[in-house]
Amino acid sequence: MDIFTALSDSTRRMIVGLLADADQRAGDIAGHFETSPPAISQHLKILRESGVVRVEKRGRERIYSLDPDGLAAMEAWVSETKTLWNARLDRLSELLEGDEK
Amino acid sequence: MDIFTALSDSTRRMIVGLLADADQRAGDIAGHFETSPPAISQHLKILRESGVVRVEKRGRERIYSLDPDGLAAMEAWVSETKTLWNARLDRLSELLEGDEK
DNA sequence: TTATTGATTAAGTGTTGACTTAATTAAGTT
DNA sequence: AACTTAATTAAGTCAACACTTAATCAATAA
Repeated sequence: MDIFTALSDSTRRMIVGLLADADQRAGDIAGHFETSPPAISQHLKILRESGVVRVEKRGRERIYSLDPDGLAAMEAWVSETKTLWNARLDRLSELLEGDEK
Repeated sequence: MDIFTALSDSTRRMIVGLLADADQRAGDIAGHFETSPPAISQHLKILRESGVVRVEKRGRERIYSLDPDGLAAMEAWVSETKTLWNARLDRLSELLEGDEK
């Protein structure tokens, strides 16, 4: 699953928000939501596989942490889109200047 | 449909890319894809309703253009997440400095 | 006015996604 | 060893999505 689809779910975005603030055990994460632990576990799997989140085993617990680089693809897309848009605006204003002369 | 869901579809992201470069008629947009015009029209509706794209009627044609402000919500979320993350790092390094003293 | 063109809406289909409960795996505890 | 705890995987259900073809709507052309 690509990162855009992974982050299209609001529960997963909230999980990312929690982990941006502090590492958490799987159960702690689940504790913030009303949905069942298995559902959260499935969300965590998706976030893991799309590179947004990492796990570390500690005994029988799993500590989840954010991998901020995982957001890079989304950030890059937004920024490329805006760059394209600005290039377009630049072309447009050059055209208008040419008109004035 | 929220903007994250709207942009989770790769066809819709490509449409946004096209419109970042130049305004286009609905039919021109559809011409860039192999899917049928109705399918593209449905994508355009979603992009319109999530505020990423605007339409202007011209005769029987509809000219689509990007509304770059429409990307703000996604951009803001990414940036807030990174801000949170950095605050966390700051707290952590303060803690370490405290240790050293 | 009839026909054509550009685009959307309607209706139906197959797929993907999120959730549930039950079962399983693995690590501590008694 | 038997039990408990933390978490995940399995299996099944229901809703949301993306697509298709057919039908409709609106504007121009014949």
